[in-house]
Amino acid sequence: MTTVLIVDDQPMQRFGFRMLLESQDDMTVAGEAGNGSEAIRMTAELHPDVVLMDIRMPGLDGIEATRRIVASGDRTRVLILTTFDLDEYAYDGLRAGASGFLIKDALPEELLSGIRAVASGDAVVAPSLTRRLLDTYADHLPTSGSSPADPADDPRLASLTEREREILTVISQGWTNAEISSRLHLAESTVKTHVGRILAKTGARDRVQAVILAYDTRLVRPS
Amino acid sequence: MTTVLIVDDQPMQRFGFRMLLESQDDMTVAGEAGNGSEAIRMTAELHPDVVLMDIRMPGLDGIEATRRIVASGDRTRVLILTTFDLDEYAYDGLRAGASGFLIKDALPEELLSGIRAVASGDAVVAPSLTRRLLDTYADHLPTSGSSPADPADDPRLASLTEREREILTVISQGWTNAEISSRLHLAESTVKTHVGRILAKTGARDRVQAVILAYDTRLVRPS
DNA sequence: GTCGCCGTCGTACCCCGGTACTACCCGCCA
DNA sequence: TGGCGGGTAGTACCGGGGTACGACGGCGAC
Repeated sequence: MTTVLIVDDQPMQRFGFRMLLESQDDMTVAGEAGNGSEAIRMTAELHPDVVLMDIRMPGLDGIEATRRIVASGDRTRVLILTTFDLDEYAYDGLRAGASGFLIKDALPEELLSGIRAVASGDAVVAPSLTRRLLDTYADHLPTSGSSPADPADDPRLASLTEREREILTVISQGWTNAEISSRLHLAESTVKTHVGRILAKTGARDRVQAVILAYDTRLVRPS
Repeated sequence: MTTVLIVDDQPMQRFGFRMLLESQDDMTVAGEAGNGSEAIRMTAELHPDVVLMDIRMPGLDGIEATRRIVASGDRTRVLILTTFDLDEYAYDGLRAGASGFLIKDALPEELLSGIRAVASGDAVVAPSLTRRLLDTYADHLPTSGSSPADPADDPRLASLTEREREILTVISQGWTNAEISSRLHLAESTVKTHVGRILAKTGARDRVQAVILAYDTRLVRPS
């Protein structure tokens, strides 16, 4: 069950969100706040999974509230929701640590799937903003083609097959065996076989040591 | 009416996409291609609004096909769809000029709304990748100009005590709970208490994700 | 042809890791 | 004086991870 705190200064807006969320059987509204200060206090008290945060509010605004909630170290994720997609606050919100940025005229299903994504640790950005972000940063994305040393050439990984290196990569992204099996369309027993062979070949004792090896060989890199 | 070209080497996969798209009254399938070369040729001929592009294909792969389609100057947008949300594919695809990157296990509604967003000139990125993009680039968004933060004060570790950071460090060196207890002269139950608190505070699901976080925050570095 | 490697899948078993709770001691401070 | 955060420790439970098997189809090398 995903718990959501609704933060908006307009009661009618909050009501609409509450109706939408309560209509879902995997979500529940933990509470409502009308400004940033209330949002911070209620988050500390209720520990909701997701805070649905409006930006423009009297008193403490949504950006600053987001910053403090994120800095609190709580597991709560903040999803910013605003009326204007050209809002100059979008970048500020993301920089403040928000897990997402959506526009209020999004379809209800889009909002719901956004909340679910954020609750599970992922992030969402409104398509119109994504376009601008990509236009700005596409040229600066990390390149995989021109990396100097090929991890495959590292003697510690040399005996791994291509498939095994793939498995090790996703292990190093924190996936469980069950997740690997489902996302790669394999049986869990197959995943376990791969993992076992990776450990045997590399000398790692468990998947934690395998992850460390993946970093050391630059098979994966810190983000 | 949005016209879509389906590019995938697996006929059954194409069939599934076709069924889904044709069930929508604002979309139609312009054609199907089984590899990158076909995709380029058919795009030049049919001028679809959106190309649904698989990455892994025999012959010319989806990345290179995307690059050429975008370079052709056509108005066609490319939405990359893959089973694998590995970073290198994603970055390459976006750098090649794709308007989006989704994972095949996305919900049908998510795929459809992604196609509509791309057709209208916006862009979409899978939530799991968006999270990583934000983690990487949030500090470099416009109007930032902030200095590189002190790794020890990373917000994701801010709530950890000194002792907990110490425990996280040795976890990230591959030690088991038993080894930590013996080498630090603690009871194993104490170690478990620390580990549990670290996971709760950081939001990591297990020690593997905690290790990844330790690398990402530069608490530890690849050797 | 057949041998071996690779990728896939299955069963059975055991142990470590993680959770949930409680508990005690210490230093700090309002 | 009491409360609070931090570090330590214990018990009990259970699920996932890792091990040890065996098995089979595809495929390239010899």
